[in-house]
Amino acid sequence: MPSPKDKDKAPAGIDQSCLQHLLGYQIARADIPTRRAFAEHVGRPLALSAVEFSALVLLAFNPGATPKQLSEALAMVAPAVTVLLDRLENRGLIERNRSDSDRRALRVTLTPAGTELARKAHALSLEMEREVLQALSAAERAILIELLQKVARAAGP
Amino acid sequence: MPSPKDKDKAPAGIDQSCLQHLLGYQIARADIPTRRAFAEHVGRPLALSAVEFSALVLLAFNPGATPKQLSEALAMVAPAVTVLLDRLENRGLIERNRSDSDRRALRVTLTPAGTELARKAHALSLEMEREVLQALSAAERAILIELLQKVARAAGP
DNA sequence: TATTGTTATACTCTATAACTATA
DNA sequence: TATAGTTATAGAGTATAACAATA
Repeated sequence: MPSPKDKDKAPAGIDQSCLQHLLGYQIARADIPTRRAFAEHVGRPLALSAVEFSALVLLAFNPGATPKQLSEALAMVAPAVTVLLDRLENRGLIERNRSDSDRRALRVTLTPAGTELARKAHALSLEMEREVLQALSAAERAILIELLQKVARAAGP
Repeated sequence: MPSPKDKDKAPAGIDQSCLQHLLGYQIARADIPTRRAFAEHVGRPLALSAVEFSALVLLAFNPGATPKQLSEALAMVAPAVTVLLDRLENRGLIERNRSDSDRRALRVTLTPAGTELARKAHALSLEMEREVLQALSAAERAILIELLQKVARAAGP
């Protein structure tokens, strides 16, 4: 029986302390507002999914990267990279050209439109970070990033 | 032309430093080994997905929780909770009974088999944590958990 | 009218297998 | 024989809309 000043819209909410010691649970929880912030600040305005954003930025900093390299960097399987690049190519953001040194491989480069979009997206991502991380001090942000990297590397490769 | 001591299996790998300052990217990266560890230690042995595991543990600590409450705790939409509970009910792990105080609502409880599975799963999850977090000191683990909670709460509710 | 839960449906993401072309 | 990339397909996860029962 909630008092008048209670704001619980629902059956009050249940105890989640039994899961809070699990890193996977905390990561999944933190992922929700993070993805929402991305969608608001970058995804919706520029019509980009998270992986499309990452691919564009990676290509801006790594011109001529191969789909194989993107596959590893984005932790995606090869066929998924193909359809990702199909979408970006259809939007006129990238080009795929056969490599001269290895005729099996492709070299992916940004078009001028792709370069411009990558620049805008990168700028907006910095705004986004400020919002997501506003509750954290600069030192806390650095520690959080570093600890997540440690986890990723530990069981990672 | 890689030297004999080079271990790079692939086209050497591209520069990802352009993304490393983004929390969303680091979360996605850390999520990969974390989910793999869950699948190895808990998911495959007990035939449980991550949300099935979370639901079982939540119900073990919150007997009689409603699907609505689970929906909020698990950040899932109502129809997804229905199919999740369908699966658990078909496996004889839970029971759904109408609430006496509100005939619209259901009260979900674990069966003895569900209770036993939740116990096993919780125990295995502790082993899993040790592996995922082995690269971190106890203090670092506590800080990481706390910072992720801050992020989740900040933009969260 | 609003809320709880279900059904039906569609959409996205991702994974696998089979194929080609080069090496 | 192995590798880079593509195609086709199937599976899991998730979201929306329409509905029934109850408040």
